[in-house]
Amino acid sequence: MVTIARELIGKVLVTHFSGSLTAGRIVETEAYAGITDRASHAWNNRRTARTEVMFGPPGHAYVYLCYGIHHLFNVVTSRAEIPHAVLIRAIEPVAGIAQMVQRTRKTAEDPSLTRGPGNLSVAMGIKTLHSGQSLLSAGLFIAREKKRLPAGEIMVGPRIGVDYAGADAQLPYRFYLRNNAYVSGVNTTRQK
DNA sequence: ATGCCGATGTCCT
DNA sequence: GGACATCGGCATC
Repeated sequence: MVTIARELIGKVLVTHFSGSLTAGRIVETEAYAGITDRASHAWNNRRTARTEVMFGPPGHAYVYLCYGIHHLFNVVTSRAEIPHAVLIRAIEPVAGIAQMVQRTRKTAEDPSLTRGPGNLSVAMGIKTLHSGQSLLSAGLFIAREKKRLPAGEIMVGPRIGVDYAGADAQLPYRFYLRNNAYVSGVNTTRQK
């Protein structure tokens, strides 16, 4: 699932809800390693109505509510009973920017539009009701990007906001594009 | 540039 | 009752 987190960088996430098409290139992801990963909702084989989607087949969306406010979008990456997932943390808008601005109630486009998992879900119209939906469906899918990424552009580091996970917080499970304005977290607020 | 805070669903103790 | 895969605003250095 770590491999998949890296491979998702540069691919294009597309939503097409109620006639509104929005798309963005994935620029930041994090891998969550299921029952052995303290940072995962599925740690220690925790199964609830919410996490059950992760125990299902791959290629489906796992969307959950964080802090009661933010809808965070994940891709289930392994076969049934293996609850691995990849959190999509940031995208770079490709299509439907006017729609994204409208959904986020901003007045103009700026990098905060799709920077961070909570923000990108608002911009893309992704909600918890999409949890369990196949990523092969017409309204929600991930497309291959035509052009290859230049070598050396993908950076690796520890995940954001998982300090409580002990040693697992140090795992190099976060991937992001170098010098991309839409990447969230520390070291990214500068760079203009 | 850094830090605190509030909003608040779901799950755990 | 508390913790949590967040964010933006406001206060303070």
